[in-house]
Amino acid sequence: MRIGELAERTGVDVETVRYYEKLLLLPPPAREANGYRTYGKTHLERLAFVRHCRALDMPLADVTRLLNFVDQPASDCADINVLVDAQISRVKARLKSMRALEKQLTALRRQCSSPHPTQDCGILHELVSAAHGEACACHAGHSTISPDTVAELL
Amino acid sequence: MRIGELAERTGVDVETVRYYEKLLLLPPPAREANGYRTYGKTHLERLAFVRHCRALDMPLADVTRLLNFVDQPASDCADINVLVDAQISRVKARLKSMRALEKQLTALRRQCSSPHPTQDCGILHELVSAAHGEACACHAGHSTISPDTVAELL
DNA sequence: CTTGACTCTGTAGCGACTACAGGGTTTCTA
DNA sequence: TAGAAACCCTGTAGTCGCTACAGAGTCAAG
Repeated sequence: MRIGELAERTGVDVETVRYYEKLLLLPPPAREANGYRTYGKTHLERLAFVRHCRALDMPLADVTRLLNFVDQPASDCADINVLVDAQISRVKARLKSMRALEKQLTALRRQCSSPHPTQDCGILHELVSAAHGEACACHAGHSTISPDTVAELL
Repeated sequence: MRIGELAERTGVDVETVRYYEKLLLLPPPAREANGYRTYGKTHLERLAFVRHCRALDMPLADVTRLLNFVDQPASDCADINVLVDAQISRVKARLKSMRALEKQLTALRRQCSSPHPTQDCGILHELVSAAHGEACACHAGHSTISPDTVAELL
């Protein structure tokens, strides 16, 4: 099959397929006489594997490492667990800071309901007050928002 | 104050300060005879404002727009609400997909507890099975993980 | 025989930084 | 007072995972 069909069957953009090939995530395909790429079943599977990992938000570098494991069935899989665990803790950390973020934003949003002139806008006042080092509604509660959490967001 | 002090007092990297200046988020500072940047209180406040917005994960383009509001106190603030609401819905959407992601990853992780040879690793089996279009533990439950959610992650 | 869809290579852009390279200046210490 | 460390300057390139071209060639249908 050609690149367009491969792309469609995996739900991947054509450009992305070529991009993966450049990063060696996909082995170089055979070429037709006119230079068009030709793919087989193995490419289809490998690409689906990559997309599945990406759906789990794994970095492509990790996917590369996983593909190495796939290619070496006799090796020990302990490092796979390490890799997945790292991914899980990344996601957990991000989730924690996102939850804090949501609280901060909704607290901020409450500062202004109806349209005012900008100079009276509670939201802008809150944001500006931070510039003066004052307390602000969105970053007030230390129980919910630790400095670490904020640092994580940056 | 010089750039190093400004950076330290706001918790921003020196390079980031120069970067913000290039993007016109900070007005060009005065220069000493030797070319060193000199900052005053207004820069400090503006930079703190920017960082506060960034801590709320707002894109710099939105921060620019907010700064325009700050500079025009008489304008109407309705657009500020629109901007904050958009940010809130972005965060909510991301949060939703992150929660699904966490479930998927922990389901995946359960497939392998102790070290095996790679060919017997449950995790890798799960990931490979996706390549065959089969059901997999991590992306099984349609009640928790909609195609939309997965698409969001990509 | 033309139109449109597909393919090719190569490069540049996104966002928000971060990390140099290769210089000059200031400040601290011995 | 010399030299080292720490600061500052400009400019460019790298990060991540794509995405979007530009400019060209190829192919199938009407």
